[in-house]
Amino acid sequence: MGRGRSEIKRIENPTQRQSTFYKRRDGLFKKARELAVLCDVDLLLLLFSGSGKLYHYLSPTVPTVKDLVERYEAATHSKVWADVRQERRAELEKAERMCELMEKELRFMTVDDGEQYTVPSLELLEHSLEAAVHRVRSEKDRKIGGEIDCLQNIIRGRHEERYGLCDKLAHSQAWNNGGEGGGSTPPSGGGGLELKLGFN
Amino acid sequence: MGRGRSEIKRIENPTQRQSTFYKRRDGLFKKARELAVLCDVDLLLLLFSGSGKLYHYLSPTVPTVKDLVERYEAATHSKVWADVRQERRAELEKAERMCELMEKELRFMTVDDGEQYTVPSLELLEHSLEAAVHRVRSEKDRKIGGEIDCLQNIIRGRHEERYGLCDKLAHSQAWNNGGEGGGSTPPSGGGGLELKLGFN
DNA sequence: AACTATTTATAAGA
DNA sequence: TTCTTATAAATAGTT
Repeated sequence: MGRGRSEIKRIENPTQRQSTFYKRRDGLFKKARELAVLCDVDLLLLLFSGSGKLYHYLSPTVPTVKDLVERYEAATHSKVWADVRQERRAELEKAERMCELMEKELRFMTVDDGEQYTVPSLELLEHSLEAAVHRVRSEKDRKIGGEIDCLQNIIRGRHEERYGLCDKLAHSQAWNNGGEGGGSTPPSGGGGLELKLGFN
Repeated sequence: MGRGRSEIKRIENPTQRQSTFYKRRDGLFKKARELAVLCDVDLLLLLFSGSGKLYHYLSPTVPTVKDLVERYEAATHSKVWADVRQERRAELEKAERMCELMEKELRFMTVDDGEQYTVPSLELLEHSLEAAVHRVRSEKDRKIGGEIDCLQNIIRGRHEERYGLCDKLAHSQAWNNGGEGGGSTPPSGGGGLELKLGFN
């Protein structure tokens, strides 16, 4: 368009760049609006000029920027959400297993002869439980922290993936995700008190 | 442009609307990319077609959609992601508080005189702890279950929202999410054993 | 900002 | 959808 050449690369001359920016920005916003109106499209156009100035357009059918962005999140990360649910479920089951274990320890005391255990052995129970609590807590911390990291990794991965797709010139790039990690703690089935309490 | 009319209003003929959508969508994305490259602009173009399909473009200078949106949020005010993190943090802190509570109960035994408590009083401790474990577990279940429900509600809400938007004939519908709930469990500062262990 | 010579985008038609 | 083509629009270079 226009008289001159059409190569699309950064315009080095700042004056010319600025001038082109104004013209094309107006054109872009106009076209965005037209598309939204003509074709019944919900759209957000959000841009920061080189000088950091913000401009945006939101189609009249969308209440807020936030709404559309959340819809985007829902659309792109639905899989991620499913993963989160899965992890949650696993986390719950693990916590439950741990609690059951602790319960058993306590019940052991009650159901069997209450006189049979002296204070020292109860002290042992106590310490074991304390260790277990520590363990539950740090496990929980690690788990939640790890989950946040994992989400961020996944999101980052998605973006890299998209770059690969958008950049039609460079065909077929490899994008992969990695990064998982978790220790499993199967319940220890034991016989004696020491074994039964062997959390640490 | 093109042979015919130029009026900008919704195209009623669905076939024509669809055709126009493809052409103009491509044009818009092309122009968005050109502006980004030529003029050093950070931009996000995010759109949902009338049929609910997502298309978007993010200029190569921007790492993620999230980044640009956060910048937008900063430039205006509100927040999107901050909320999520906040919730996570709150969840973690609550779990931590609970664990600390249990720890305190156990430590009470250790730090004070171990000989001072007889088996009956230890039985009391035992029952209290058992109750505490139950409580922690059900609290955990409830919490996680509730969060899953909440997520599902949000997802459901999004779908309804989209339907509402697609169905342009029925303007302005109200869609809201509700559903939070949690009991707080402040540490009970007490004197005697019974008080300190007063979970139930 | 305005003005054109040109290049682009695209509405219709196939 | 996809292509072709006549035309309307956008805009680069210039004033």
